[in-house]
Amino acid sequence: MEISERKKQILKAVVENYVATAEPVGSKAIAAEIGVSSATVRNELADLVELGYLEQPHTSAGRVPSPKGYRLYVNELMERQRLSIAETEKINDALRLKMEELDRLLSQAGQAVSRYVNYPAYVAAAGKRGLAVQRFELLRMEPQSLIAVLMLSDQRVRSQLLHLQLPVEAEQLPPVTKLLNESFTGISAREMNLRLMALSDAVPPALFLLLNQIVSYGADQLEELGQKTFVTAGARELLKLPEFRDADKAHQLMSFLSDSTEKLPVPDDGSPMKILIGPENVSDALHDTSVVVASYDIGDDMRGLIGVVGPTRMDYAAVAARLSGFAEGLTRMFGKNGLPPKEEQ
Amino acid sequence: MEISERKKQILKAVVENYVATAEPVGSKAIAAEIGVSSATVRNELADLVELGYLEQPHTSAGRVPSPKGYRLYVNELMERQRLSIAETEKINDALRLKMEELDRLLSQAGQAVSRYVNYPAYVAAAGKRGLAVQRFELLRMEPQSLIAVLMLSDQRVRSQLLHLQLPVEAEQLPPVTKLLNESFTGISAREMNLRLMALSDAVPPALFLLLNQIVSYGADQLEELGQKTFVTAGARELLKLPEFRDADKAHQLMSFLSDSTEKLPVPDDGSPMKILIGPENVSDALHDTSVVVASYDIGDDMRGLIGVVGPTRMDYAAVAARLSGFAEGLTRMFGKNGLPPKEEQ
DNA sequence: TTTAGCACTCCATTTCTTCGAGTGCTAAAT
DNA sequence: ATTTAGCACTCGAAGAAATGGAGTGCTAAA
Repeated sequence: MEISERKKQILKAVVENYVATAEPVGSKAIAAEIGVSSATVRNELADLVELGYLEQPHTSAGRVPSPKGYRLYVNELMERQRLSIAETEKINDALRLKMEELDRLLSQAGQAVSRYVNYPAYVAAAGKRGLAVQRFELLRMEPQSLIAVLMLSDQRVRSQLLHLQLPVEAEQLPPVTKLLNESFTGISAREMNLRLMALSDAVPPALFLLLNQIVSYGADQLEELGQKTFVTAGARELLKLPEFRDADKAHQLMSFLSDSTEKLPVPDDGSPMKILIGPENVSDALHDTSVVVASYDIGDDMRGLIGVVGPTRMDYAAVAARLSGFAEGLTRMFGKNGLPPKEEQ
Repeated sequence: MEISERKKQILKAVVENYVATAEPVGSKAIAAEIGVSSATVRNELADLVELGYLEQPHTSAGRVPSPKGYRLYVNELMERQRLSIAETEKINDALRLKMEELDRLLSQAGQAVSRYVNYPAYVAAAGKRGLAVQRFELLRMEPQSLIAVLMLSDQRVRSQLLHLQLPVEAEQLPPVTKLLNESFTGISAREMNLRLMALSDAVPPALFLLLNQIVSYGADQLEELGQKTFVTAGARELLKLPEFRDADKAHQLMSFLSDSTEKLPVPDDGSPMKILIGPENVSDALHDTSVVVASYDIGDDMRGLIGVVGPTRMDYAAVAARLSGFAEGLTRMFGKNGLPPKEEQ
């Protein structure tokens, strides 16, 4: 059977009604929207059920979109909603936060998204691969303490006060710095540790102790920054939704959201936005849940993800529009001055 | 009427039963615990209701402790639970996390607590007051960029790459550093900005631009670190509790937990642990909720708070024991090497 | 003072009714 | 060939009534 234009129109009406009300929608309501009688609509509805685009909770109830129906809606019927200028402005305002720690930035972005779309949100940023220390600097504070400053290959700077086992003199530092810069820059954390080991017999014990402290600090930092950051926000929004009034369901999904650092983020194959409806999700914790995810550019050519989790009955048009607004905002933000917009420390 | 020893014993039984089951407890169950008949117990129960220590949801139901009853229980009847060595060890393990960002440390501590007691937890650390920059260092990277390193009065180090409006030569930096160290150390962020303004006419514009960038960065950092950090974790635990199966209630409390950065943390007047039962809480969002809060020492003589929020029907003995375990752990942690245990950057 | 016994209360749960929105089908109308 | 009006029918949601049992308060005996 061919799916006529009118069927599509009806399907659209069903989706939009159901999204708005969370109740099965009957023929009468639709008849009012398009100018035909309810009987005609009923015939069409019956066809749509037959074709698998709609479902009927039980015989004498209205219709509810099936995942397939949502899919068609998202692919063809949904009007790509344009954000009003006011709204775009609001989103940008929300993002115009002081760039500090990446974590905090992401967490704030997540909160903002969640607040705007009224669903739980998550944000992920891939850790930099191939990150290395670009330059070491040492600042002597007291005989037994110095500040190690690392400049990383992505222009970020990290520093820390180190308490030393043995005192050092000011004139000892330049050669140490030189050694660090010659032997420990531009390489991975792993490699740094290896080279350090290799030096253990080649240099005096006192020097080794010092090197060890500094290099370990550097390697730790690289490892930390190389990890994926993942943040969720607004899980409580779930409780507002009728489909999660059941505390057990809500609890289950919330636990999933806060635990799964990995399984959740839906991968994204190049396109800027992806919508996964109900069973299309791999993870079965998300089985009757939809995910809308957009990606944004971080410096270099890395991408981060920003997503929203909600019931299958989600206002896809609104969420998609806002989410891409946020993704664009983030991209712009990260891209501001070429590389990371402003380093945090 | 005097409150006999037996009455106390019965009250204790009621509290403990109710905490365990969340159901009003009847005379029979208690009669089994202490060696008297249920009729006797009923007489005593009636007295306890009269005295306001118990409540009766309706005539033919069992008894439930009133806030006053819990209070007596907490003050006198509760056995101060000793943690097993294994348990103490577990708690310490949970805390033996790499000290990095303070935020992250707190958030991890919160998660750990929440996981251990199965209630939502929150952790707060007061920002340092009187924080100032102790020393400035500048490292020239390229003509148009340098790294500013700040050593703060609490021994923490912060640093950031700054992109300059105008190029600087290496030999220009020492005098700038000197100026910074002479005029902008040991003072508040506010004062820093004032002094900066005062200099605006006294120094050449190019120098002022540079100073401005560095000093502003320093002032921002001071402000940020001077703020109270506040973290909540495990809000979803609420959903497991029968008293919050109602999605609206749960949502309300969760929102309160995640929003209120200020109102929630219960102040603490010197004693290491405080228990607030139901209506004893000032904030009415916590009206039928109890809070157990312990304090821990951060460096200097600052204190942080770590607390647990749960239903009035909370296992006070267990929570109090574990919470103080955590508080001790944190205190030990922060106290490790005299001051902040390990600075993060 | 304690306890056994008993009538009574009141809620939680179940079962039964009722109500109405919505359907599917048929037959007339376009 | 569609579309529409009409009508009997279905089935869940919401309310009402019935049931059961845990727990009480009171009385009278131990």
